Amino acid sequence: MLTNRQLQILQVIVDDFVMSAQPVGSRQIAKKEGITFSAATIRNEMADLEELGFLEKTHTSSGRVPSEQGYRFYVDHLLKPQVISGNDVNQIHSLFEKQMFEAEKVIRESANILSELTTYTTILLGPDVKKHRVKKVQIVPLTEQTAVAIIVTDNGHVENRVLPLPSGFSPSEIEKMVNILNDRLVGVPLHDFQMKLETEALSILKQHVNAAESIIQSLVSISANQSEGNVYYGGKSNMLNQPEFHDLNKVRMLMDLIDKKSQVHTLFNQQQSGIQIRIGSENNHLAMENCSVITASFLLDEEQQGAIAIIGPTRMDYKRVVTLLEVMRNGLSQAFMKGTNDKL
Amino acid sequence: MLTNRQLQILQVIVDDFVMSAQPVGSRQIAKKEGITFSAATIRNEMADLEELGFLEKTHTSSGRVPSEQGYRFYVDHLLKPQVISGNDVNQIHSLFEKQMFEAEKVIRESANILSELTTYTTILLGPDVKKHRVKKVQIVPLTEQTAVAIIVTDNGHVENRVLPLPSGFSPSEIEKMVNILNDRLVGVPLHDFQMKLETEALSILKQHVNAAESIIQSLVSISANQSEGNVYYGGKSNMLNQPEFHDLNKVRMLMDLIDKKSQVHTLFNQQQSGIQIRIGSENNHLAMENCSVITASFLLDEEQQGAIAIIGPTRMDYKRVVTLLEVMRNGLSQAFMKGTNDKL
DNA sequence: GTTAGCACTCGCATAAGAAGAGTGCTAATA
DNA sequence: TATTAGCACTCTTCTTATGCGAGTGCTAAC
Repeated sequence: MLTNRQLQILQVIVDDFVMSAQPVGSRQIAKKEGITFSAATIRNEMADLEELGFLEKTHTSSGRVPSEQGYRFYVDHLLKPQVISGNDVNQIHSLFEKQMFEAEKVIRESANILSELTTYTTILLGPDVKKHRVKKVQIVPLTEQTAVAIIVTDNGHVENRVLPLPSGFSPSEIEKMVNILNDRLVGVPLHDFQMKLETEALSILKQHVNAAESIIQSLVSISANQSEGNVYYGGKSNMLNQPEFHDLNKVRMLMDLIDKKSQVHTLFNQQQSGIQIRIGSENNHLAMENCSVITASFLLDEEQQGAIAIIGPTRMDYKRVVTLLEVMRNGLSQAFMKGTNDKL
Repeated sequence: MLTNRQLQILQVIVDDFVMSAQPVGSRQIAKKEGITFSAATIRNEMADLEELGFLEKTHTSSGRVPSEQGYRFYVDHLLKPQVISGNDVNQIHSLFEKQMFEAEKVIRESANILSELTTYTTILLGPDVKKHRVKKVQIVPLTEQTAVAIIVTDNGHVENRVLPLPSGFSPSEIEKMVNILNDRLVGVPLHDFQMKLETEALSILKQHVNAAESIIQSLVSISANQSEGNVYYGGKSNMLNQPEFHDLNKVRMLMDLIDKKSQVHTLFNQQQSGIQIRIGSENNHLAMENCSVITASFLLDEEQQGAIAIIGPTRMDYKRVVTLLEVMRNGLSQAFMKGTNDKL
């Protein structure tokens, strides 16, 4: 168990290092407000904290730097929510005051605001389209050979795709087909769409419509397709500002990582709700060795949630980010729950 | 007017520097195949070329480096289309062999392939949605208070937006409204949509439907909205590989520039068709001081064109990029023209 | 238990020297 | 006259040396 003095020193070191990115020395700590003991005492305590694994040295005679374990302890026990300047809170709130009917816009804006306020990179995961239910299926003919298939979901999301028409496929057949599809498939969640399509609709379609298979295939591909679309970024190049990213190789790895939407999902820990912090190697990714990720999930409606991730160096301003994230998370949850089903 | 020998030397210097990123010395040139004169002669010629503005030195006793004017002369007079390895051409062609019905996918893939083959960053400008014509307008009610408005264009592009319904707006009124809209607006290009909506449809709508204005507003905002959506990127982080981008500040400026879709349009010179090369300061942009941009436009249908831009350092492998771009441009033009109006 | 004092370590910045690449000029050569 | 060999000179880069300063760890005194 750490003594109060040790806690105090650890706190000062983390706070100072987060701001300055420089190892913190004993004299520097002694000068801090609230510190009543001398540099020599601090040196002793620091030696103990290092032995316990909370601090590290960059070289024999440098000041101390928090270790991963140090950050972990800090966020678990020393993190007191910061009082955020009214300006920043206002900036977030102003986002929700505008009456916005499109979730996508709100989310995109949120990512931008967060990255601006934190100076880190933000990734926002929108609602999982697969959970939306089919509201309406439409097929709009374009030419003799092609048409657009459109699936509207109950949240107002629209998926679409151009598909080839079998030759000689008539408008009346399209109409028949659309009617059957709407009869059978309205209300089905998208992740069951393919299955229901093949079990319930296919046989009936075959009875009434010629050459329906190719169109069915296209419909399936729509519903299979959109898992990747709901990722939004803010401040991608912000990380270039951080001194720890002077190594271009690391930057490249990171950029490649966050650009791959499939990889992005591994950053989130959707199971748990609330705010979560993963520090350095806890991310289980080489490119994230010196990064921390703070994630927060927010409710979109009864069954769905979105998620925010903020990616910065392990030397991240945790208290500021956590507080901002809390504000944003509440705002988003409220905004979406208020108008449940009015919005995407 | 430059002598043959000077031309030959300039060519060798550009080719060599493009590969090595190192200033080229006289001895190095003398060793090259096809060079029959001595290093001393080359030194004399280089001094002349420098005086003429085609070469530069990084310091008094370094080898020579092409100046912007040198690159300009090179691309204008010395650029002979390179024979590209069959593999690379195949990779491009294989893209068009797959039957793809969605322009967006083709374009996205093109950007990726180009950035891979060139190792530079690719930006692809898709068709200008504003020129598409309305094929069908639909309004799908979601709840009592909201609905999705959908505009399908003749190329299969779908724009959509959630809109609030005036209270007490009935399904039959929606139907009436949709019918009127389709009667009046089918065939109208999107950039005229707002105007036509207000001149032709509004008055009739007012006669038949109550409180149509708010819906009209939402429709207008759909058609006003999508100018930004048609930009695709490939290999964004490729530039981090170039030695000239060791300066993080430059990288940041560049990334910020190409991420802003509004700025991207200034990179293109849509007026002229064919392949264009802008070198360094010719781009009129501080962040692009050491970059060259090669753009090519391709035909999408009778009236529209898309554009490709490849962004790399001024020390770019012009001949390879130009050749690849030519292949890609032809492929794209062919792919789209073949199926004119079958595709987005 | 706390603190002052001091020797010691290490990183960093600056300087100095050596090596190497390349130039420009001069004088010799074809 | 055009070309080339030779050589002194310049400038970068790499290495090594040196001094400075920040910070530690230990000891002894308070």
